[in-house]
Amino acid sequence: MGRAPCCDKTKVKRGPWSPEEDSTLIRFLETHGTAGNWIALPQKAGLKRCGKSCRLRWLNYLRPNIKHGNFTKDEDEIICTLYTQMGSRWSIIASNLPGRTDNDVKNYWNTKLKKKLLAGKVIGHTTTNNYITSNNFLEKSCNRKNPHDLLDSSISTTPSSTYDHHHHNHLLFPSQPQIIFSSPPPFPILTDHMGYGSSTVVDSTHEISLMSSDPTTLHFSHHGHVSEFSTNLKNSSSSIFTSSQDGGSSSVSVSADSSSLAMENNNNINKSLSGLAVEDEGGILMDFSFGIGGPIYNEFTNSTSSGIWFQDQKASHDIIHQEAALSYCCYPNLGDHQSSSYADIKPPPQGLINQSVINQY
DNA sequence: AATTAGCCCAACCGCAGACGT
DNA sequence: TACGTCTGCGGTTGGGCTAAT
Repeated sequence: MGRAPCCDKTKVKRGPWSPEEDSTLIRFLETHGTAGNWIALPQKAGLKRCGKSCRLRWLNYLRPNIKHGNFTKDEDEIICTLYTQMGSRWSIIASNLPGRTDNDVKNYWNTKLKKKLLAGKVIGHTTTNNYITSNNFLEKSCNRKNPHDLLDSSISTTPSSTYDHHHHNHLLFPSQPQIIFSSPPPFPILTDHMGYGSSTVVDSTHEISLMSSDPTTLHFSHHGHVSEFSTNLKNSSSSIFTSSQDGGSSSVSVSADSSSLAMENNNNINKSLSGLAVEDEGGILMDFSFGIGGPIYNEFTNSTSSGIWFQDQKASHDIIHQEAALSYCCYPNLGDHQSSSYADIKPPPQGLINQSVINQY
């Protein structure tokens, strides 16, 4: 048996709100507030509406400082970035856009932004963390003043051929977004641009690789520098949670003896997840995706494959068996904590990375 | 001018978690 | 602890508008 309906639908008005209803609701809320009970509100206010309908009308349309229409380029990028990192968590995404409602953002994404994105006209980028636990995550992310900050705030959509010229890479998608660095990054980073878009690896020598995460083909230009990453998993047991591209979440646990990693993925699409996590004195570098390591069940080809393309170039023959490469990265220094906030994340000291050897999951 | 197709977005629906008793 | 109620959320729907034919 399902739950009881919140109101008798035959006795309440439905459909578009009239200006009179709007003003009645506004007047009532300005005088009385919700009194903590939306269900009882319409009766008190003299509205023939369901409480949920009143709440929605207020939150999405009538409440002060709501912005409608005309999303700015900045807003586009914020939405894309956060959608990449956490999927359709519209309320959280909207909380980073003053004046925007989750409904607005959702509609905008579904009707316009997704298409823009597919056309390569706008991009999002992930920074080096995935801790979307706070509503002001983005603000923190964008305002980092740490000298180890990696990304110049400028993100370009100029054709990648220019990029190729500067960085001697084989670029795969002419319309791929670019991340422009103001200075060589102090350590390798991995980013993922969009769900099934491409990933970029930048290493300490400022080499940049692009990896396609096209579900049907996978190409990439360069991957060797990842082997310079760090290594010893010294932590006692720790867990790290992050989001995955389709809105599910993933967790990574380091075993007590630091000898192994366990990865778990609860997203709706991908049946397995594997990846790489390394640690040095500065923190843990994690990169995990359902395209790294193996075995990987490929829903698109209905097959299982394995291969570790992060190991070194020797493994390159396995690459064609991999599917979407979704890379996430963060530098938390978790210690024994079971959870972390953004404040815990800090980049490892410069120089340490290069002394280490790869530890491959 | 009439019709059709597609788009946009406000509103609705139902689920899940929080909260109170 | 169990249960019922309320709220918040994400997915979906459908009416109105506009562009295309």
